[in-house]
Amino acid sequence: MDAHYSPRDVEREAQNFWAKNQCFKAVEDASREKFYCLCMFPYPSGKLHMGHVRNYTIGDVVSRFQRMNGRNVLQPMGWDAFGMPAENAAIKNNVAPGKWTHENIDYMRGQLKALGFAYDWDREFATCDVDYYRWEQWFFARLVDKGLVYKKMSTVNWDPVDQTVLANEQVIDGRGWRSGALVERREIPLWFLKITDYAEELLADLDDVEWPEQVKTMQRNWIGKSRGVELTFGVTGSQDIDQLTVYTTRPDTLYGVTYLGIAADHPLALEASRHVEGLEAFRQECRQGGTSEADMATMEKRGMDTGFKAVHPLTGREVPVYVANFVLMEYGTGAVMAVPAHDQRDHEFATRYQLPIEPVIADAATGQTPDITDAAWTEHGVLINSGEFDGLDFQAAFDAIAARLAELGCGETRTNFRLRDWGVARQRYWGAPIPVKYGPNGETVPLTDDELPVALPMEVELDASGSPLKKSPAFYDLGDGWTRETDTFDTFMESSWYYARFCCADNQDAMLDERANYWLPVDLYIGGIEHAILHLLYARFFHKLMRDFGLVDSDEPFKRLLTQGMVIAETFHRQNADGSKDWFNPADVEVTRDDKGRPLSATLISDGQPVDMGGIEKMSKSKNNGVDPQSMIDRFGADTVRLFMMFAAPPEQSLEWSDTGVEGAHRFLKRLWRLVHEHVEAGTPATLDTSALETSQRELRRKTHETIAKAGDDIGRRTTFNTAIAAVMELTNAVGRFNDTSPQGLAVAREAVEAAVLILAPIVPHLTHALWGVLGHDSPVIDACWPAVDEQALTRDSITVVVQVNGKVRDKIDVSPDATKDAIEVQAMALPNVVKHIDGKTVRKVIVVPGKLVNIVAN
RNA sequence: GCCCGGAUGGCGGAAUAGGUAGACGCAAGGGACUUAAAAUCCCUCGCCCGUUAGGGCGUGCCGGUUCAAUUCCGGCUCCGGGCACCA
Repeated sequence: MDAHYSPRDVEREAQNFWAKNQCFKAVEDASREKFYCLCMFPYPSGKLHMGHVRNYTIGDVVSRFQRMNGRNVLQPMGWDAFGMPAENAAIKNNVAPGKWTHENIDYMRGQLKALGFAYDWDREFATCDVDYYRWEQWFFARLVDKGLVYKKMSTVNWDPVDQTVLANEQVIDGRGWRSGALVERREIPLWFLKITDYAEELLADLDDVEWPEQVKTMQRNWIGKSRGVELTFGVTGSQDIDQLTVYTTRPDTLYGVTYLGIAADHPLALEASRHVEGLEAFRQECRQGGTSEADMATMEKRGMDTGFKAVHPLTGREVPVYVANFVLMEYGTGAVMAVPAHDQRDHEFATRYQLPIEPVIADAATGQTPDITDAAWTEHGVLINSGEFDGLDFQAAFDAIAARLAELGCGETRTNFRLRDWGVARQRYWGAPIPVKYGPNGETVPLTDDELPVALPMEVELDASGSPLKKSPAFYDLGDGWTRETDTFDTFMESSWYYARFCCADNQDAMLDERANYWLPVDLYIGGIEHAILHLLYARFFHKLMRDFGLVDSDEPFKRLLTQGMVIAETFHRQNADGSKDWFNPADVEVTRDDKGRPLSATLISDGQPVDMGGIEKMSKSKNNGVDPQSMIDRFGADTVRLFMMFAAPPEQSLEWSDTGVEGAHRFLKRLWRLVHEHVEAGTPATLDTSALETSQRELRRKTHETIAKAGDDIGRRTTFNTAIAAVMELTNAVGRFNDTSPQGLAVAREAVEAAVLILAPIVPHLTHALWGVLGHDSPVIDACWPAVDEQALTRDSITVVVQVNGKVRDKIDVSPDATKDAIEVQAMALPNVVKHIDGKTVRKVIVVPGKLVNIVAN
């Protein structure tokens, strides 16, 4: 017997076998039920990190499990290859982004292969391949034809020193990350896709997908459908503007309006700046800082009076119009009505500028006017101080005030969405060129099919001052006064349809073909929770666009979604004299523990000096707490890494890396290896005769079939792989204790061992490939079926029932499965410890839950 | 700031539909084997009281519903994800 488990040999042999027999090549077959299992493809940043390993192991386990259950499985892999890190690496290391990206892809592909993932590599592509993004350009032209594309002014972060547009993550505390200059908000014309045309459908179809409820809730909130009223206020004092339009979901508070806010870039603000001293300077200040919603929401709310007055549409009252830094021209109407008594942001603003705060809603239950001295009262209630509308509740007031405004011709009920159109243009080099040209007379023309594709030039030099495309006449100058668009697509464009292209990646003549309709929708999509809104919403939108163009039949791209948690690890650091910190990798640190195993202190192995423990955080470069998957594969083998990843936590929770946990997983595999070999050496089992088993044999058989049933449910339905593995561990522990070498005993043990190997086959495919051969099978385990549950084996002779007195467990009894409630109750009441606890009390009630417990209520 | 989650022994986690809290694993302690070590195997292992039997407490905090709450409801605290140009 080969007593020694050598992962290196076992894994090489299994991988060679799969490659030689093309086991994972997916072929469309209408006669078979398909299963499309997809993991979010990686950005090729250099090497795999543990988050990737976790993500792809989950996908591989599900794929292999579905295959064992008879499905025709597609599991592809590719590369989300456009993006900013390639440009940053290019600037830092003076290497072309294309070269850098392709080298990373080659290395990471090797890592994925070493982990034994069952991918159909024939379908691999990178989104930076012209053969991929050419179809995106082609489809963009179709969208232009359908009127789903337009250009409008939009706000970007402008670095005045580097003279370039910055991404939100490149703005740190309002300053550019490289230059340190104060970032300005600047308006430039950008391309948009009309995702808002699909808002209603994107909202409604969430009901049809099997996604985690939290993700659906996040998307619903993001789309943000609201019913409100759009109304106009008159304006006095202005020469250019005679009214302001605002939208509100609280028309019931209309009588509480004490001022209006407008954006710094609003035409009325511009007019006011010509005669209000200091206003122009204030408008400039409003342009400082980042553009993100978090920036806008947390910044100090400031404003300045324009001197103009707005005329209340119902009361005729004049209220001041303020320029406010939190109102943006491009969202909504660029103006808001303010009700400081019933909106917290308005309350703070009014307090700061000593504007009136007038309550118009009272508590419906008490009729009390709320105390609004320190904070706004934002609940619904009944109207007060609202003229003829006094006494109405929210709904009645909403309808009555909306009707009155409509009657006066200055307002109407409207459904609004928080969702904004998708700005797809980026002022960057490393992306797909937007296929548009501009004429000498200001024409904007989408490129025709024979002008496509527009290939990105590969040999370029980058510096911090923006896209080289803008400096490359060879790229943009088309002659005769015509120029090409130099903006590129948002990389979310590529990740919005890659799942469909995997179905027919080799088609050179079309974006998609009929194979897409065989495989789509994706049956299970797996990726990080951080993509819950943007990527998943854009992909859903893009799918509907493709559907409406006849490219796919389905309404939704991803039927089921699994969102995995982060991989986290302990951090270690030393504080430098200047306050900065040096971070040390956990592999270089030794932790000492007290006698209960609690960590006491840590020292750096290289110098023996102490380091500080900084808590457990997401694995990252900045905290240097990443564990390199490659070193773990080299040390323990891919199966051990896969097993630990699946065992340490359920997929949706964060997973804490633990060196000793990995060793534990490795020990289990070694035990399993030995168990199988020892079992085979113990002798040849008889043919199983289920009618001739002894009690201990029947018990092991029951355990075997309970485990098959639980593991199948855990992997297939619940996707809690950790509990499936725990169940198999229980089974192998039971086999280890089962020292029965009789012919029937060996037959029962054989059934248990084979079940364990088959259940673990999706998780540790290399090891089980070898063990399946040891068990004497000629056909490989990759072609084996998931074991069947024998319902007969699950029956029990007796069931343990817990006996409680007043909810506290006092004893347990074994009863026959068909015992009556009365019989169980009688037996329970006679127990000495029960008698003791009800002594001197009156039994008020006895609850019998069959198969579970008896609770005797007495006092 | 807004939206969405999470919190259970020394640690990772289990308890799937309101019904035995702590499965499985790690760490720790004790023992066997060994010249020794490693490896492996066996035992103990939530906290407190008690020799045992048994008893009390216990699922982030405060309160509620229920015969029964880790699970349901209300209010907090802390930690994490997202916020439209990171992917």
